[in-house]
Amino acid sequence: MSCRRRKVRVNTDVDFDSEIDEMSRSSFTSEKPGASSGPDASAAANRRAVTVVDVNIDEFGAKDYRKEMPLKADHASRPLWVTPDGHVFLESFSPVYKDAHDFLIAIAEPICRPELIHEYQLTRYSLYAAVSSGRQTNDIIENLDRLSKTALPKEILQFIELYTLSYGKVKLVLKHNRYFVESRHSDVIQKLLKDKVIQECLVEESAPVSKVIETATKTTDLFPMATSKEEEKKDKTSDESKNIPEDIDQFYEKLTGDDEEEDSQALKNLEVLTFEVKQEAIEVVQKRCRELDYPLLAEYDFRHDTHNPNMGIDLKPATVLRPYQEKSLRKMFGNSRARSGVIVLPCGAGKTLVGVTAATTINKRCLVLATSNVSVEQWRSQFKLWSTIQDHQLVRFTRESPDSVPSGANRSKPVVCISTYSMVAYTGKRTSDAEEAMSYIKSQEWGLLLLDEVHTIPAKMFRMVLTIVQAHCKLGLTATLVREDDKITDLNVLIGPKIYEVNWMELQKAGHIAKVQCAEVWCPMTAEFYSHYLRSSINRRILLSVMNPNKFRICQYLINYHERRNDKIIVFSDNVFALKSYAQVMKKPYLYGETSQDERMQILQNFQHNPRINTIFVSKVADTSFDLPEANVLIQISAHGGSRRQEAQRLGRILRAKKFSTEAFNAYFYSLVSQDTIEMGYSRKRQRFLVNQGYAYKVVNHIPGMEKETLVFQTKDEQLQLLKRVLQASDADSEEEDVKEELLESNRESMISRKETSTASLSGANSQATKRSADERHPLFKRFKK
DNA sequence: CAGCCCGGAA
DNA sequence: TCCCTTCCGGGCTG
Repeated sequence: MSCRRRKVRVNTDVDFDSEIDEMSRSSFTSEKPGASSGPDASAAANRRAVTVVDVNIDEFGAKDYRKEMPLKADHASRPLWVTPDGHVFLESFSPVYKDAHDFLIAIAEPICRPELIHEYQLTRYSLYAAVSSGRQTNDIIENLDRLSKTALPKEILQFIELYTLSYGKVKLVLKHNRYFVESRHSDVIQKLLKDKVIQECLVEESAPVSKVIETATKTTDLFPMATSKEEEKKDKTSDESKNIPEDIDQFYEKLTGDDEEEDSQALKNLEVLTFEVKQEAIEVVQKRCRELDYPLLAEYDFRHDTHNPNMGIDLKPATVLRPYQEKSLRKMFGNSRARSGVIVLPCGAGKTLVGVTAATTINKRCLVLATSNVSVEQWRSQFKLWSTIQDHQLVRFTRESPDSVPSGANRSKPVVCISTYSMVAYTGKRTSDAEEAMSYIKSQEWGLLLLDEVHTIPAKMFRMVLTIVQAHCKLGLTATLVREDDKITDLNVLIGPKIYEVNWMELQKAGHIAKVQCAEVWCPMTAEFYSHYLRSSINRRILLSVMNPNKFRICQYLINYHERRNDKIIVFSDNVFALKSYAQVMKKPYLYGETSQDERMQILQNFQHNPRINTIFVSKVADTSFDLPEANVLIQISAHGGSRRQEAQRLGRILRAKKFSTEAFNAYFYSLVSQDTIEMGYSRKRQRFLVNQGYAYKVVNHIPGMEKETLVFQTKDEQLQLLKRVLQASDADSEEEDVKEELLESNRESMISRKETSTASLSGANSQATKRSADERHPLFKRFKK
């Protein structure tokens, strides 16, 4: 079938618009998609300039731009395609890849980065971030044009101009304890000053416009380059550079240079126009400026902040940053001020060190918010490990560790305070100590608010912390900037633009994180399980898929295989019933939410140090809430639906594996999926994030050598017994009698297998048998209690 | 909007 | 001191 020639409306704004709508849906702002009024209306109308373009579309919907976008004569040596709808494709094998990549990552959103062709997209936020880090409309267009294989589509030129002209031009700066709206563009300042809402927020005594001359310190003073530019150049002039078009070659300097030289010469000569706004009206001003399409960038001129005392801590001399850590920080402190935003680094890539360095650089009081207690402890130890901080300067605000907050005369002494989101956002009654601590946190002007796992911030209670805490600069850290709802773009408004992002594959290539082989292992359902599966309700289907005897067998085979290789294995199961069943059958220690702190420690200690304990089973508690010892094999038997974040975070658990290996991979991630069940769909969905990062999942549907091993559930009888147990466990409609019996039976069983587990795992790896009372109930049966 | 499981606070 | 219970919230699904 040949391509049909169709006249289609290539609306350059299709993607951009849907993205704008996504933004407006955010429940945080009261802006509604259709409720544009005043200045908004005309701006919106401008945006919808639809152009009609002839383009070939094949039967799969792929667009053929050959006719509309002729290639440049020397296209082969240019690495980019830019399509009218804002997608940018980059050849990763190009000799100028590195520069093109650095440039693209600054102006566009990475979508998908497999081995050869990387896809990016220009969005309003990516351009907003680009401008905010000092790039200008002309720079962006010129560079993009130089790197592109074709002339830039005019839609793209319009789009870039539209968003770079209005975004990132106005800053909110806290200077000498007063808030200023600041811009180098007088027309913008004038426009804002004419707005009625903003007029209300002005500080009356001050003249509406005052002029300030800027003296910017060079960023390179803060974070000297690890490799000098000369060396970098040398690298490039090797091998393939003959093929590079002259204009790109000449532009090297600029491409690599403008990261550091934020303020171009033209801008430096412009005076900075400012007006002061009332502190209590900050939020109103921010909201209004957003409505006027001039969102405020929050910047903190910490070097000239005399009101808040310095902490006087520094990094230890021995602390060395990795190149990408330095780079992310250089972006954050680009113009010798602290810029608010989000830094995205893969798990195990040293996010904490970036946070600690940011804190020591700003050197003012710093509030760190993490997701759990364990995380709080980690931050504390990392602060002590890398910085010269004293014990008394480090305050924890959690239930377990009630370090007293500074009081009285000490109240003004700057400290690093570490707490959790839920602690700060908690709305219920508190103990008097906690009340005291909260009033301290509320009363302080924090120099830096460090938000660990910042992707959780859009949750409706967690985002409250941003209004509770007064902070001059907000830095969000995360490995997985994804959510399954549509609130991830809220971060642009709540925190700031994405400052820097590192590709997982790049770090893997550089040897900073383990090389992981990902496999999706297909486990055929047994006939009996599948026939019940087909007749069951959704909840039971999930359980049947997880408890599939073939999955048991494959799991056991993999465990045996890797234990023989002296690997350390973590098995994840979201479903607690399955978790227990598997662990008990395989006689391995297991750990989940109800496991007490002591037992957790014991199990983890054993896993780490006891050579006999090489496999542990964990539930989703292990996703975030504690530090797992190093492991290099991960087996996933059940997961939380289609959560991309969970999949990525779990993979992160084995990225620290440093075990020497001459093989291509030094870590293994198996996801066991029951064939032809709902697990297949979820699995596909879960993998999207990692696949976009460049990971390739190998589908395995037959494991050679499995027949030779003696594995569990070999006979039909055993399988039917398992089936019976599963059916009982998931039977919510059974009669009272049945339930009671089932409870009794389950208790008996669990006690027996407990005993086996504890004797099997020697040295007390599993002390649950002694600690739990006999009438423990499986959570599945909780609903029958009363 | 409820259901599930988990974590945190009291 | 440790444990248990209650409540609330996040994240994801259907």
